Amino acid sequence: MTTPDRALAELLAEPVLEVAPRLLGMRIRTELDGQPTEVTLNEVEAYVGALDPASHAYRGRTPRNEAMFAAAGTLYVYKSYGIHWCMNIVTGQVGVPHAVLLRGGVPLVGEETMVNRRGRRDHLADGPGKLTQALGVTGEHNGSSVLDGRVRLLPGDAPPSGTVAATPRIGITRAVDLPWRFVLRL
DNA sequence: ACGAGGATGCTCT
DNA sequence: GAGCATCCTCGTC
Repeated sequence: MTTPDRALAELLAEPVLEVAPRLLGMRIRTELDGQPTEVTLNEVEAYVGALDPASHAYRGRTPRNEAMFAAAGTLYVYKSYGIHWCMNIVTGQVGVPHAVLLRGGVPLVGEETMVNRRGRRDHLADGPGKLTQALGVTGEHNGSSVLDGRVRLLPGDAPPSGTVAATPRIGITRAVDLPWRFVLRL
């Protein structure tokens, strides 16, 4: 445990549609099995709880989405298609299940570890399942905090103006037109 | 570069 | 039992 970043904690408590684009350019760092790995986030999606038909929490609380109702900064990790782990950062207020799905990153530290975890040398973290696998994140980390855990969100430089694009979200079947995916194009 | 199709098993109805 | 916040391989262009 280290000292939580107060400014970061306050940012994460903001509304999810404001938080999501501001995560771009920040880093996710893990230290698991003695192997540090880190990526710069370049693709995220906002999920707006009860107001969002595409959200896992649209129909209320279930065993799976429990972590989404916890404090801002909590990790919500779920298994997608029975195969891949995907990770979200919970935002906003306790009891309101808003979260940002982390969909892609650029390797920064521990690239060889990522190669080993992924079983290939290319496409290490350019997708939600690939990102979690490269970082070694699993359901074991569901419910932990990115402010003080072994899976940590670190501040980065704010993206230059004009480099953040908002587009429809990927891989969903409901609310397909809402522009709640945010990508960093350099 | 892009798209179709299959693998795979958990979650909720 | 239906539906899925995905990934990989192999085909085409």
